[in-house]
Amino acid sequence: MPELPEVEIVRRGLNDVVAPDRAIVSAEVLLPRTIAHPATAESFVAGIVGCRIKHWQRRGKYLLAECLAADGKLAGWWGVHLRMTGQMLWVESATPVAKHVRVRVLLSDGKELRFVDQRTFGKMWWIDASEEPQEIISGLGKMGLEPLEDGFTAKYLYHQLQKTQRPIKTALLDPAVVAGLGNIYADEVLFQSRIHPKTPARELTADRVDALAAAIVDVLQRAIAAGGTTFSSYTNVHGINGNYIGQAWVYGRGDLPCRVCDRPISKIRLGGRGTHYCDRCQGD
DNA sequence: CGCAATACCTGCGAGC
DNA sequence: TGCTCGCAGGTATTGC
Repeated sequence: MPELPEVEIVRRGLNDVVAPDRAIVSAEVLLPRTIAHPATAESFVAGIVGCRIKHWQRRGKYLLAECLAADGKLAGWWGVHLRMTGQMLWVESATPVAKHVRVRVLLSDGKELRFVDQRTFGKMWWIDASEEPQEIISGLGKMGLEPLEDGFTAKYLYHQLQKTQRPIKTALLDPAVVAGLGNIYADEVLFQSRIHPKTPARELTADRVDALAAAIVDVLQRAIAAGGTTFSSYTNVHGINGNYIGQAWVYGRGDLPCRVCDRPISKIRLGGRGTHYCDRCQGD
């Protein structure tokens, strides 16, 4: 479900609702394998209870809350990855506990951060202040640049793409190349930059990569502005859908007419992922 | 080493 | 109506 724009919307929503003067009074793990670290759900709960959340950060698709102890010092970080179907919801703690609720984190004012995850791929971490998040969460260590931050340039992207022969679609899904881009937006940025998804990454010319880098920034910014996609299980912290997918050029539009040239959109599998493109607008 | 395949799950829609 | 099959937004691991 969630890619960078959706996770960014969730991050902003979390920062709107959490306040450092609210302590975590209890936590309950309904599905223990959601907890990736420490080794047991009990130690996760022990770490997080008593903390106050200072603010939420995002790195790629990972969410990280900086958590303070009662004395105001850093206690550790609460890491969350929504994977395919995870949702972080801000609810009254009296709200009935539905079928797919995996973790509940109760705050001192009767509110609750509730992790709901149908497919159970989502993960959480408690990282003590004595540890480093990038060492505990392996995915953080090898992550490439954030596409919406200053260092992300066409030059950077070109350099990354020169390293591999993989199809450009596959390369774009590698977090070491671009942090946070997922299957929907990879298809969308390739359409917008008129690049065929099977093109070997290394063969893209510098000006094609210029167009690609610009499309990545443009598509992600516009998706955030639209509140993320409407796709199935994605919602913000209040359970509300976004609006971006209504504007998709190719994703989910297999056999439908291209919005530019009317030719039916092709759908293939590439690197095991559904891939959508227009073979007229994007060559073939 | 780079890369493809697979594993992790549940649910839904399509087709029979 | 009810079955089976294929597929779904991500990432870690395995093995070629």
